[in-house]
Amino acid sequence: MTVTLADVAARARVSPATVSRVLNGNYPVAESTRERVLQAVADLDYVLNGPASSLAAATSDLVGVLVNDIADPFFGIMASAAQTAIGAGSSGRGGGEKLAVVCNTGGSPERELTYLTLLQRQRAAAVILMGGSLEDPERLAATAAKLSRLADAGTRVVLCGRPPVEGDAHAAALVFDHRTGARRLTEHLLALGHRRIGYVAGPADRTTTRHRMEGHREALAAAGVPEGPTVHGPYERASGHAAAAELLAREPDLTAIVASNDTVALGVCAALRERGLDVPGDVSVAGFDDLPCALDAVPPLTTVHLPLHEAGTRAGHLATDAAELPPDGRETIPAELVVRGTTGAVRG
Amino acid sequence: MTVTLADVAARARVSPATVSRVLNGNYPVAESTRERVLQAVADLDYVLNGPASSLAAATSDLVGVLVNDIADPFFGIMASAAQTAIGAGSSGRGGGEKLAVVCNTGGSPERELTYLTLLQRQRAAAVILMGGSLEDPERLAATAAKLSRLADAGTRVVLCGRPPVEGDAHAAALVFDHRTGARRLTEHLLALGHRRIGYVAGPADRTTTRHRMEGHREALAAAGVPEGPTVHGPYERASGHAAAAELLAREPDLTAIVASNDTVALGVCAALRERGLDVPGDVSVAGFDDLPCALDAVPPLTTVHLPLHEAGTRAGHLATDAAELPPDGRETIPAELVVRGTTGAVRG
DNA sequence: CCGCCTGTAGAAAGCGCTTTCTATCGCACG
DNA sequence: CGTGCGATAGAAAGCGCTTTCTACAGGCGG
Repeated sequence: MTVTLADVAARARVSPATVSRVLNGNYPVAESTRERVLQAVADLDYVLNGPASSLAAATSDLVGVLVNDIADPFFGIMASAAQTAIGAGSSGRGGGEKLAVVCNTGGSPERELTYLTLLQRQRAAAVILMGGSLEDPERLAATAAKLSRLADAGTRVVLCGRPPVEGDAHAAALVFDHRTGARRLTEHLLALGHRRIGYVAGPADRTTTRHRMEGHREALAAAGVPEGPTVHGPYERASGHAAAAELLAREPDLTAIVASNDTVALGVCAALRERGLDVPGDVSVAGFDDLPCALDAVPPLTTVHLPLHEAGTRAGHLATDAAELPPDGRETIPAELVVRGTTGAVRG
Repeated sequence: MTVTLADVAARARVSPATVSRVLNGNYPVAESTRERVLQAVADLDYVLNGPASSLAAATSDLVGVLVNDIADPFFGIMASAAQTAIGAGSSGRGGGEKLAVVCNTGGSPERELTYLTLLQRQRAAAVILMGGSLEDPERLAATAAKLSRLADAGTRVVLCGRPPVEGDAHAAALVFDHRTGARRLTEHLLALGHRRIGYVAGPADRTTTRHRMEGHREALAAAGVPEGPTVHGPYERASGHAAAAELLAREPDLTAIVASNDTVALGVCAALRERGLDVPGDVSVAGFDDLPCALDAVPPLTTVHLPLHEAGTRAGHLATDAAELPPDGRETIPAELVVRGTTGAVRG
């Protein structure tokens, strides 16, 4: 029924070994033989059996990309870049096509572990974990254990936007400098004269949330300005909408609101407008990430730019082969403040 | 080095066959034996070798989800729903965990074919193709041939939002009723008194673009209203922004613009506002898809709702096992007009 | 003119699992 | 008390490929 290597070999009148060598291109084969084999492959419409080949070679060409939320452009952009880099990066060797696949964890450590096991089963060539994680020590340890087992088995592990596992040099880590980005943003607001700043934080217990909040507090502390009200919530527009109401209820004369994310910031803007407040006239608003929607908003959103595309590409390259990291395995990715239309000076 | 089935068998003092049966749960094993085996698995931290098991069983638990653009929420939402449905749908059998992976084709038929081949190599359990395709007959034939080969090899093929391949019952097809949705939308505009309607179409040569345009024209023709100017462009905000300028240049007294997509519609709104035009006071704008951002806009966007989440879930179920389709393998998914704030009556 | 190296191809031993096909044990039944 | 069947477990034959290890040419230096 299905065409096998042996069938191709028979048709090309060579041994299976030779066909395998032609297909993998890692052993000298005479040009005439090669052509005969390739012709037979085409004639029979042969497709290599992946499991068989992975089994025999003890390697596979699967690369897993784990993201928290596939519907969120933050991850979509990084994943897409990584996938392209992985597909393109394979031009070196013969049939070195890698299959980059993205898996949606929904931010759940359980699903993350499940996917890691599934990828471990498949003897994946590499795994990229994108986005911050929960900070539960137990989960962290479980994930770290799993990752180190994967690394032991020869799977490359790349962390992109997730803090490196302490004392574990197995994985390459690309970390966003959330803290500095957040600090700059708050400094910007302070420079504009804001003193009562509300903060819409991301989901609680997440590394990203904590790092950004730390930067925010640093800036406040340095300026001797007391911290304003804070609300936690998911990275959704609705969450920002609700948070704005809550913040205003707690502190009616807020002059600025920092959001966990551009999407959330847009929700905040909408809520503010519904109450008749002008942005940035009455209240300044700022986001984070510099997602495409930040530019599309009216007025365009002041935010902190994260080079998502570049980070994804770099992660992809690290996952395949390309340039190695500095010996400690970490690389910091800068976050840059982008001032646009939603922040302005406090009204005299 | 690595732990194998045999190692587990030795530790549990049973045969490898028994371990395999415990793990797959498709053969009676005495409770005491089962426990012993499970204990050994846990002790040794054993992970099944996927390639080996796929090879021996001639099946795999990989499900491929091909999308045009992973960074576009349209696909993100469907893919995420499908992935959840696939992961959850496996509760029936024992270790029936399926690995749903999404592959980003970037709308390119070549990459699509490449991914299909890669999935064919892996002997994927199912493949879901999401989103419209190019209409080039040659590409279409190539894809159809590949799909039918996949189906022959036992891979389930599900088309979600892509027109079924003519005369090919291999694949289940979920088709969005773009045409009716588009017609309703234009009828709505006509009812509001609009007579000069600009149209920002999606990328040329795509099935989705054509179907929507056909619906638009049907409504126009039925009302005896001449077609307004049309511009093609990708599904990006910037594209809508540019298109609005182009449309207005061609026909300065347009009173309404229909966009290919909500993202594009938002770009159109921004461009209009920049020229000092009020939406919907001066010009009405409408989108398509009802993406989350449609609700977030100010005013909220009038659009055509597509049940993306439901469609993705259904596709996932079809890909695994669940309910069969009607015998012809097709199922139409309705598109429903949602009137919100960006469309209004023509100014007296 | 011979042995040896280089270039190329074949033989065959697995890779780690699934799955018939058998074998064994107990027990109910005639 | 012999027979047969149900419930379990083992033996062993692959699944289709990769990859040593071997084999056989020619061609060259000695």
